Amino acid sequence: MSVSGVNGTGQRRPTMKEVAARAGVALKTVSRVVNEEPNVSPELTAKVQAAIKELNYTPNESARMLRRGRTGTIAVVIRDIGDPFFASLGRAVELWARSSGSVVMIGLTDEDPERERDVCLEFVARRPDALIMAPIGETQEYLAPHVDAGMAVVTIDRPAHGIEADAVLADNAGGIDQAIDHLVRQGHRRIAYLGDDERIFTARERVVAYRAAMARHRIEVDEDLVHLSEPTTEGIGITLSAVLDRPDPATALLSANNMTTAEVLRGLAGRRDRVALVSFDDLQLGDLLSPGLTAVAQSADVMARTAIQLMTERLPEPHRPGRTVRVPVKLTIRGSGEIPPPS
Amino acid sequence: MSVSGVNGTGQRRPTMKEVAARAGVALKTVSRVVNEEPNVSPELTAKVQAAIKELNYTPNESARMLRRGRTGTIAVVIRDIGDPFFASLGRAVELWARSSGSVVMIGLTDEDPERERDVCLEFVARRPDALIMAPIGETQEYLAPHVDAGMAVVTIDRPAHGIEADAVLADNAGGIDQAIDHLVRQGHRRIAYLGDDERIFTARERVVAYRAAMARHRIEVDEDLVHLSEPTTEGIGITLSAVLDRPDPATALLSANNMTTAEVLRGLAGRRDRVALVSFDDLQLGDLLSPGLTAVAQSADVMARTAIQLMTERLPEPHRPGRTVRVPVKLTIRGSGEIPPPS
DNA sequence: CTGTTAGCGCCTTCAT
DNA sequence: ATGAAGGCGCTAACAG
Repeated sequence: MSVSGVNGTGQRRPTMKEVAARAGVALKTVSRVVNEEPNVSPELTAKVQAAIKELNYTPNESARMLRRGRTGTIAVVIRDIGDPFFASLGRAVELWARSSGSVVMIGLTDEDPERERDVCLEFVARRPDALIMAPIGETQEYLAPHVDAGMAVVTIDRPAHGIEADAVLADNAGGIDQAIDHLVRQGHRRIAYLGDDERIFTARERVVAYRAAMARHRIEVDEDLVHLSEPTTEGIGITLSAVLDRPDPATALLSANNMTTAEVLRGLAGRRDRVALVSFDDLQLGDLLSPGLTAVAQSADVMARTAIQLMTERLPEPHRPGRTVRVPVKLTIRGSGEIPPPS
Repeated sequence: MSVSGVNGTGQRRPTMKEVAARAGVALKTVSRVVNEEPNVSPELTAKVQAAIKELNYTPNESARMLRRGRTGTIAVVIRDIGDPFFASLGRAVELWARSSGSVVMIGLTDEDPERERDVCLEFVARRPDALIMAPIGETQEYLAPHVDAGMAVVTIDRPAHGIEADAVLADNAGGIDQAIDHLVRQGHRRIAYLGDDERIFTARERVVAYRAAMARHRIEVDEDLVHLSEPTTEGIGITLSAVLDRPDPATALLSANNMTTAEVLRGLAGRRDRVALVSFDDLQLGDLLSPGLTAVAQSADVMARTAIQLMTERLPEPHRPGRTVRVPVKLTIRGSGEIPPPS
């Protein structure tokens, strides 16, 4: 089976030097062949390639990185790989990486600033060419020396602080506007807002936009209908009963992120209210629910591609000023948001 | 803001040598402090730490890896990061990696053997300590030299070929048995089987188990009810009409993987059959559908933790024979599988 | 406890 | 077109 020593005992991997000896050429000639540099005669090329094959030689990237200074590595730091939004980002980055001969390191923060810092420091020790991240900590100042040294930083979903970086952000305000306009158009006025912890940038932008949109429609916000917290099954259950089990219950819910939406759906499944729901962020199977989920969808792919675009532009010019790109969002109507208020 | 040169122009990163000079000590002393080796006086430690801080020194992991031979890197090669099963795997590996000071590289194959090979070769050039993969290619022989050299390979979901590796597999036969038993118990006999491409190991195991289970119940398999193909929206639509639009339609569907199930649900949403459905693999929001999805759930977490366990055991002993662990699966009853056949 | 020397595997520079 | 020497940044193996 196995071409080499049939998984024998601990063989060392052959080095370029050994290949050179085997082929009867100088080290540098092997290097030339491996790197496909010009000016090697066909004969020597053949000899070297034969030796490479016989020895099962594979170049040691650590050594190459050390010598060249560039690593061909992209670091991605996100909350969670299971979130469809970040999964799309990861997929897009991986695709680009392979097409450019790079490799992707992934680190997860779980929205914990300390973990973000740990992961990032672990990563920068590996000298990635670029870092793509969804920051959660208050400052990313600790990355400054590496930005100075040429590492390209692009953030997605949220901006960075304390460093010069590009950012790709969703049009949070526009999305909330569309959602509120839609619900008001159906006749709703008691619209509850269920959002994430205000530590998170998007959560802050969205709740501000909610208040602004309500004001625009001259609807006074009932503070008892505004709930900002981490989306746990239990917490959302309590929140739902807070906004629905009261004399003047909310007639519509605006859920401001996908994890909250999933828990809201779980919570509503155990109740018999007929309440409208619009979600900021779509769910993977949102079209299969009944009613279908009316959602403001962010295009994760567009955002990911934008981030990669910014990164490739920044790579050759690492010290240019940071740019921010806002990506539009789109309201998708499927049923849950078109439930009218009880008349 | 920025502690360092305020994102000035392209500064080189300081090296250990420069730190040593600044602190007035030898290179090796800095190395000792950085690596928290014993036998450094508190005074020198303080001096060195001060110099590190002033210069914003961070160790260069490439150099360290080259010197030490170990890289503190785990490579993960899977079909798609967006698949909840593989997302769980990625999450578990990342968690372990951070706790052990390692870093995770992720590569995606999209079930393409060539991409698998490319990605793996790119990765092994980086000399990961371990490789965790869901193989798709016929052989992973090309990894043999690196396995010989001590790289620990653990596969998940499917076994490897041509190399010595550990494997974590789901109890595919047991899961199919449970599904068929359940459907037969409801009175179904015309049970269609919708599976994935037979290139995939699990697809093969599952269809074999389907035939065996049917035989056990003395039900002759109608070959027109067995469909194996890549799960595309269009393809599944055609398949559904093939098994349902006929004089003696299937009364139950066994969908043999999560992507197929998602497309089956989409397809059924556009039809008005009342057909039972059991899925091998659960969906993230399977509990929110109506009826809820009856599914044979693999525990991605258990499988991931098992893989990590095998990996950590293999790491110090890379040449031990490969082990295979089967992880049990569990039928979760939620409604879709309890629809009786038309009487 | 501290420092010196050598070399990990490769690429860059310069010679031939 | 080919090769020899030097060094990327760090740590292992020895001195002192």
